[in-house]
Amino acid sequence: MKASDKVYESLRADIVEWKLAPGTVLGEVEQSERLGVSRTPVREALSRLVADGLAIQQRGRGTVVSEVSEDHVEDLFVLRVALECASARAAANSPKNGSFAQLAQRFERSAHEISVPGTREQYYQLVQLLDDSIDEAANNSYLSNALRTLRVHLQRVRRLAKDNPDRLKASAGEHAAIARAIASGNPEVAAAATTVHLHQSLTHIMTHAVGSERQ
Amino acid sequence: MKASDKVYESLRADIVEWKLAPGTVLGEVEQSERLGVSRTPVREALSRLVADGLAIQQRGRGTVVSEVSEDHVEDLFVLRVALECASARAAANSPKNGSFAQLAQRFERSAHEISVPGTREQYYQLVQLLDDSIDEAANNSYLSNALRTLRVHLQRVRRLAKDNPDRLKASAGEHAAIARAIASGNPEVAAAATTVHLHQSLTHIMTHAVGSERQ
DNA sequence: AGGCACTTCTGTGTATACACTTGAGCCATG
DNA sequence: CATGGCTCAAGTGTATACACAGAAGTGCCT
Repeated sequence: MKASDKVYESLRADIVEWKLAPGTVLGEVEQSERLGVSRTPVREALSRLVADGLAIQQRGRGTVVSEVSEDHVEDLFVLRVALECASARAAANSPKNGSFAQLAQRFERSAHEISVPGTREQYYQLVQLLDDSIDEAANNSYLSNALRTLRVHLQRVRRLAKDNPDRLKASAGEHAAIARAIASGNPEVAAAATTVHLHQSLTHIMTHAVGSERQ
Repeated sequence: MKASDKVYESLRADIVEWKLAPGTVLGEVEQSERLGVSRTPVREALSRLVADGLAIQQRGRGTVVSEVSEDHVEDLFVLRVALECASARAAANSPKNGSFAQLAQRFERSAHEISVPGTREQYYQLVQLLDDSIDEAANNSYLSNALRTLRVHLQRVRRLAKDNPDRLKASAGEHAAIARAIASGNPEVAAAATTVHLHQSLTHIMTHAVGSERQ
């Protein structure tokens, strides 16, 4: 793996995990010394971060980690609803949507087990599996690319709100509804279920977020 | 302006104008000599092109201009419908949608003048003005970013189909409908008008495209 | 004569040196 | 005392040199 890739992965992970807080200045020399590589791969990594929207280049001061505000979260979810609904529609229209019935069952089962300790990480993996399955069934590289960069931002926002068991249980049910709609090949229901889920998710973030963020 | 920016703009323009055909290998040394700069800014420009999806990095052979096929066009329009509908909805909900009534009038007027020679360039500028106005009214940076990269690809695809006066006249009417819906503050109508326009646009491309592309 | 291996060459990945822009601090002047 | 200009420093932008990997061509062996 290239050094620039390692730098990019490292910085991106640190940003989405809030180890590098918004407003942090990412100096090229500073980061190259910290990560033990020269400035060139650091520059390339910073360019990619700027392209992703995780950092912005300020004149003279260098690149700084971009801010995350409540307004941004709402804007982010407008885009998310648009993209994930389109993706769900495409997946429901796809001929290879056979695995979604099983996914729906797994979500329904996990809705009952969600209160058991240690199952949370497992649940997040299940969510990612559904996302990946929708992506694959939708089979649209442009959509996938847009969703990929969107999800990077979502990872960062997710840290704003603490998940609680009740929300996770409801979330599992909503995901099951999405999977069922796709399995039955009904694009409108799939899009509607996605809209419902994302609306609930945004509401939860906006009511459980502000004030107590920033670990 | 930075040298890397100039290189990026130059290469992007050449790609969307089909001066650099899909499959063309963009060697770092070759481009640095052609454009009179060192490899470093060329590398940065190529990275940005890859991030935009206009080029892909192949093992050993370097970066090549990405392909454009019919399937890609359909996929592109799935994403376009999702993004532009979301944008139109947001613009219709925005309080500062005052300029759209005037824009609608200008589109209705241009529908009559479209057959006059020399007005085509003027019409395209009007379309861009509408796009920019929607962007500004929607006031969503995530949406704007996604649309910006999308439109780069659209510029390239547009060269696949030749516009004719009839299509442009119909297009002007559809754009007027979008502007009117936004001006009246009706998000659902705005989204529907956008969907109609994009469907017609895609149909036109798919029927007037294949075989006679590649200048 | 064909296939495999070795060598060479082209091109990318990384490091480093140098120039230029910009920002901040200090001094001088109004 | 405040404001404007100058100087110095820090950091980015660009160029170039070097190292390494992959591909192609050629020669040798079977």
